[in-house]
Amino acid sequence: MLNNTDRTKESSEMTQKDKVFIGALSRYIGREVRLDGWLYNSRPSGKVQFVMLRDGSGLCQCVIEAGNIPEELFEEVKRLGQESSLSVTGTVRAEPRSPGGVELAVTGIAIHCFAADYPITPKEHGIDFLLKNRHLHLRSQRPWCIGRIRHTVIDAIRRFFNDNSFTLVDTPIFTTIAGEGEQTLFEVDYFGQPLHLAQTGQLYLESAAMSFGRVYCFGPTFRAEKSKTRRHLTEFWMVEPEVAYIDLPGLLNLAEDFVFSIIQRVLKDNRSELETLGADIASLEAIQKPFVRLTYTEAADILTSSRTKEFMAAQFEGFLAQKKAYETELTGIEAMDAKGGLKKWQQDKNARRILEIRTELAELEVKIENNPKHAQLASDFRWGKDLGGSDETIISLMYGRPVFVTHYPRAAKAFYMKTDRGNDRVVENFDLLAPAGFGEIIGGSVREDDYERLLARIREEGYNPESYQWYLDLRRYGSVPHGGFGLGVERTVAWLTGEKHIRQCIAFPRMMDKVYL
RNA sequence: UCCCCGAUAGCUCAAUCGGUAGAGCGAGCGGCUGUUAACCGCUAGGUCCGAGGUUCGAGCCCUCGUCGGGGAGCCA
Repeated sequence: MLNNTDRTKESSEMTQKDKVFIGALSRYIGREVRLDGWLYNSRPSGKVQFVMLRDGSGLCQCVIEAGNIPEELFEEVKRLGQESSLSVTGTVRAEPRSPGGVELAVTGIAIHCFAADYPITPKEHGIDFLLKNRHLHLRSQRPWCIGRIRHTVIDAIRRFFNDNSFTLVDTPIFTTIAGEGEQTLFEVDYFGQPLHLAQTGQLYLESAAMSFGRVYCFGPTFRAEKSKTRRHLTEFWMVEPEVAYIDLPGLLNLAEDFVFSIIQRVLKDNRSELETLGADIASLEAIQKPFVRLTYTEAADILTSSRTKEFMAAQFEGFLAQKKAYETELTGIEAMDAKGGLKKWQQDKNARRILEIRTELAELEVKIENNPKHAQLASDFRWGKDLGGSDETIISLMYGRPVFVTHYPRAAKAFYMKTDRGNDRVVENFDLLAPAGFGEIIGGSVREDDYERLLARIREEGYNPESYQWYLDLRRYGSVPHGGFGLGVERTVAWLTGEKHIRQCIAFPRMMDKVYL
């Protein structure tokens, strides 16, 4: 074992080699480089060791042959635990047998920290365990891929607005007025004054839009909703553009261009991450403008139509067929196991597959159980109700593209939305439903710009007009048609990555009844 | 708030009818010069979530509790 002085000496020699990030390695074939990283996995094989090194930009297979480094060090590396930190030097070479097509022929190694008993192994783990170890779990492949895609999404968001003459305005987190319903506010004691955490920057943003014309805010949003579902967090990130002099069709076009630009950027920058995650790349590529545009009334008609009834029935049959297929496979595997004579690796493979099938079957059971309920909810749908989660899922599954739903009943929506002047039962709003049941990723509207109407709506909701004085002012001094929308970052990332649960789409999730780290 | 499911080795899970607690991974030791969640051999590792009850006997049955997962309602 090297003592610390030796290690320091060796490290300083190593720092003279050019440090390269794994993500850029293919440009250094034939060159001698240094990688700094962590041991992801290792496969010692007699006189050759294959060490998977992770450096934050990617994974690289490092091949260590006995004789190329001191024997003592070679033996030491064999005993390195997962997530030990080390620097390696060597020559980059193309190698088809290596995952990624490139590998490092190692000539030198410096060990920085021996890690032992790393809790997250390269096998399956339960979600509770992983979230308890979220500080380490972030190093694993799946969270890493999702984190990279989230980064691209956020960059694409900023790029889109900055390139389209929007001005960034940071709205406050401590707020004095509600935007989305006062029962879901987190209250904080602000030196004795009760304030609450922002549910939206919108009201402030409307003020700023009258100064800059086109503005956006981007930050965390807090909602104390009692929602324990895979689509909900109590703290999530939302980007909200707000535009002066715009109507509903203009907003839809803006949202469409915006979402489309995000998809294109992720497809361009994160193809390998999408592949690793098993995301539905073909479906993302197939998305073209224009998206589907439905009014709420049309959506309601669709839900209660025979077409939906048939759709749900066909879906039900599909689930049953799928279930049967899984059960047949399961029986087959069990018969194979019972017959005996299998190699150990075959038994392992079967055991893994059985686990997979059981998980799938459990999910199918839930779907089979829910399908008739959802079908019933849809066929019982009455004009005036808000669209439920299952209704949104049905609509989005019936089209392969994102779907806009516009003109919701006024009574089901927030006070600030503009009443349709041609039909005062509805407002000029819209939701954007992501395909494949990933739900609502955007909610937006044209804002009520008439002072008297807005005041009446505030009173109708039972809010105190005093608190909304400054907001009402915007309708007294140069009111114009304006509007905007909010896009939920985690829901968008969940959709693009195919991740079923939104809690995997943020580094440190805050859920209704559980905060881990 | 309501409904369903679960808790067994560090992790993921088995355990037939209520009858001696099991496997894989991980850990340790040994083997292997091209591995792909490598493979092969050996070793160690258990308060079966907690409390009570039924029984000759409980991981398994009953009651209560704790924690976790999924779903409903509500929402981005």
